[in-house]
Amino acid sequence: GSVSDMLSRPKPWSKLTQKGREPFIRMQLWLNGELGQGVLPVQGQQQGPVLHSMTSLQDPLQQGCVSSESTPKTSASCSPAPESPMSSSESVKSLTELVQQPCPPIETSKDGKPAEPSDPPASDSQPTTPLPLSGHSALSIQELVAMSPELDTYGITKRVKEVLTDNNLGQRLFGETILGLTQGSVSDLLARPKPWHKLSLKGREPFVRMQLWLNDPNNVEKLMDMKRMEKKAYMKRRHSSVSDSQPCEPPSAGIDYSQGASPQPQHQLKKPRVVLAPEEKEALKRAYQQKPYPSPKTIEELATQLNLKTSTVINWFHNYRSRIRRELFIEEIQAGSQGQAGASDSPSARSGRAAPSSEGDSCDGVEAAEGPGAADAEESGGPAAAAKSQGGGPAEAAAAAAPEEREEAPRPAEKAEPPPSGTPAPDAATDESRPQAPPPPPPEGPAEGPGPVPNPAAAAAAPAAGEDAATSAAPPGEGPCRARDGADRSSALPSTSAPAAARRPSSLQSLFGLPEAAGARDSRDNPLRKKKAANLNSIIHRLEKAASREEPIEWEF
DNA sequence: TTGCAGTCAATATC
DNA sequence: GATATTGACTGCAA
Repeated sequence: GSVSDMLSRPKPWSKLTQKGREPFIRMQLWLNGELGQGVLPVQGQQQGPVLHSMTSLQDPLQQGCVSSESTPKTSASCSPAPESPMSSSESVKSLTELVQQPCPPIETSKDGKPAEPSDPPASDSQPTTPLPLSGHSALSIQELVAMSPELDTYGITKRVKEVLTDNNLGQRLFGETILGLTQGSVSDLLARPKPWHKLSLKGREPFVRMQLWLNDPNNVEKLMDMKRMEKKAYMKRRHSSVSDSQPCEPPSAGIDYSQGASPQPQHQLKKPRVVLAPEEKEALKRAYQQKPYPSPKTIEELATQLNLKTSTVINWFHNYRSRIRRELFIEEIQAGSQGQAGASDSPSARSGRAAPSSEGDSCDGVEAAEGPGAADAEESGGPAAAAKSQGGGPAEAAAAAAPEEREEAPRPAEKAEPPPSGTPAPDAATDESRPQAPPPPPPEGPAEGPGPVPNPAAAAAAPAAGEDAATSAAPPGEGPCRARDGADRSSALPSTSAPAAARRPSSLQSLFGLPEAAGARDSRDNPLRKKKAANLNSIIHRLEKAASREEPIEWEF
């Protein structure tokens, strides 16, 4: 029944979960004659290229995986050709070739659906998108992403930044033209790239696009042209509007007030952007340090005390956790680039950035993140953290009240939160008992800590957090998440390298223009890594204790 | 439901 | 004017 269903209604690759992809990988292997009789352990291969789940077995021709030009070479998955099923390595090769040659835009198909040949090029269909990247066939970007070997996201962004600045090209232009992203996103991406292995398929897309762009010998010229055209258009518009003095917006022809779509654009229905006051942020950070995953009740209290909407508080926590995590990723990359450098070729490990300390980074999260964990500080003996925060506000007091928790919690970013104690009950109750994961340790030592910021808001927030902390002494209830995270971590932590990459045909690597210098990493930070490792061990140990669990947790680091 | 990844887009800052 | 920051939103997975 499952097979029937799968054959008749295959989901697009991008919509499949790892598990869901397994059957398709097996089928593809089977088609390629690479699957023996036994049950093939597909693990580890699930990161494989995008397979045209809908194609291979049924109607390859309708899969638009082959461009109208019918480029003979497309991914193996597309090759329905029973007679010539390309092996994955072959497909990779062809892919590479395609990628390397300047060509027509790669179609971007959201949903993993191949764009209809008839579909007009992104231009109008995709508001934000487009991408004029090179790619010979209509291979979807997703395919390229999936086929891509591990990319050195850091190196890529570094090179992109260089090219952009060297040629005086703006992020906005680059983002909108090449990546289909807005300026803000581009800025963020270039400044804080996540390591390849931490990215989802979607998240890898921009990096693949960047890599392809970098590989395009005419990349700069093309962008320059765009720039010129834009300028021209701008001048034209300006000119016409000036001469027409009377803005021609009434009819507002082309522009669709889509968003508001209100007949009266005047009425600004837009809600003003919320801007948190420094004190509010401070208070939230303190609360975060007490409890990175506040319960609804706590959130409610915080919102009340800070006079904010609960959704704002929730969003703030989400964003903060997420951004801190990213900061840590960078840190990880930097640290990792040294550690495993030699061993693995993980390009992502290679860091172009000599020693860009993440501290400098924007995310104030860093601050908090660094606070308690200071990883290394660590050991700095737990107390250190507590001591740090003894600035004085009530918040500090609260923090002091639950020093243990603060220190023992693993860095959220690392997702090293306490493992699920077997069965986490994600209910309110459990929530309260969630581990008070302390904010991630500050990479740079204890010096940090939430500075004492005596302010009403903070003071107000503190109590809630404190109370929460108090009630959350129980074992972690993060459950599944933790386990999962742990696992995730295991692969991530060691290094930013991905074994998968190693398995991939080297040709692909060259295709994507992977920097060969990957090996050149300095081991300057080894000590730091060691420290981190030690800290992690310590955290694990303490977590285990805290959770009063006898048995070793299933997660590993 | 909850948390997260990825983005957008308004603002702030340079 | 370009870039950085950040609150909010969407979609997805567990």
